[in-house]
Amino acid sequence: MNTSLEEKLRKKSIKPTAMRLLVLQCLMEQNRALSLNELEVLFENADKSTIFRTLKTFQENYLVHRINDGSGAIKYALCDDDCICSLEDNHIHFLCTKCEKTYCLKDTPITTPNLPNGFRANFANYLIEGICSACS
Amino acid sequence: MNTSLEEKLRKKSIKPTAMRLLVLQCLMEQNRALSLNELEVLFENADKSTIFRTLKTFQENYLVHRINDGSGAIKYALCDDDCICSLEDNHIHFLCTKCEKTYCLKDTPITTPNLPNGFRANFANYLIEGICSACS
DNA sequence: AGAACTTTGCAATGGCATTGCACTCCTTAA
DNA sequence: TTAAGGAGTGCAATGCCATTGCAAAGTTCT
Ligand SMILES: [Mn+2]
Ligand SMILES: [Mn+2]
Ligand SMILES: [Zn+2]
Ligand SMILES: [Zn+2]
Repeated sequence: MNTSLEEKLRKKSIKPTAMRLLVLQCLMEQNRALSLNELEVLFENADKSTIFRTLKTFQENYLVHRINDGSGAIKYALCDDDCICSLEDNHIHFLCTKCEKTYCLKDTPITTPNLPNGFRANFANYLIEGICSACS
Repeated sequence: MNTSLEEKLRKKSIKPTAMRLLVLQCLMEQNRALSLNELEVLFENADKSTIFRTLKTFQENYLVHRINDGSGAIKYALCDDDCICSLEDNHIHFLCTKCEKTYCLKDTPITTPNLPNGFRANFANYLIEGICSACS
């Protein structure tokens, strides 16, 4: 059953370890962005730095992207299979101010505006705060 | 000459003190978003917490808005005269990854996208990273 | 001047990201 | 099979930034 998880890791050239499989599984199940702290709570037996390094490895191999939602803690969410975390892959994120959960709105692409003369865009972080459907 | 500065403070119901006038003047001259740390360096004789509280007072009275540009430190920039920091007042910010300076792109309004069912927006933080005109 | 309130300076705290070091575990080549 | 080398992990420490308690200094008002 975790064969599919292992596959997902291998496809991104990440050697599957117990910790990595657990973190990946968790991110897939939750289907939202999680902070290091949230993962730390879920895996009480694992060390924070191990989870941190797991996420770092995931980032470096485009398995997750980091999200700055202004909550104070960076959140991490799974990338699409073909993601290379370029400007084109950037999408809107939504932070619910009630439940504090952060979601990827991958169906809501970012429209990049015309910038003033001489400005060139390389990366976009578009965050919307509000109330999510579950909290409405 | 700082009469106009005092006026600006009074219009926002902020009592003008020496520190407040200096910070306001600095924000106006620089015409960009500044971090607490940057201000601390500019006013070496003033205490960090004093500047912090100055900015807090400015925020509470809609004289400045805080910007999360992912640099690790919050930046502060002057609001427009009639700003109440609502969703409508939100605008795009630009962080130059070369000079690390952050600018308000007030002429580039944020277009709020259609959100999934049940999601309601209250605040938007749209940051673009890239190279500014000065660094091109 | 004296009381009451505001502003400031100093020092401490707390949260989160990050890293050095040593130990354990796994892979591989002799 | 075994020893060496490399990868992964746990622990503890560090650094940076935001924030706050408390007392001193300054202001306002009577
Ligand atoms: Mn996302
Ligand atoms: Mn701005
Ligand atoms: Zn919610
Ligand atoms: Zn620049």
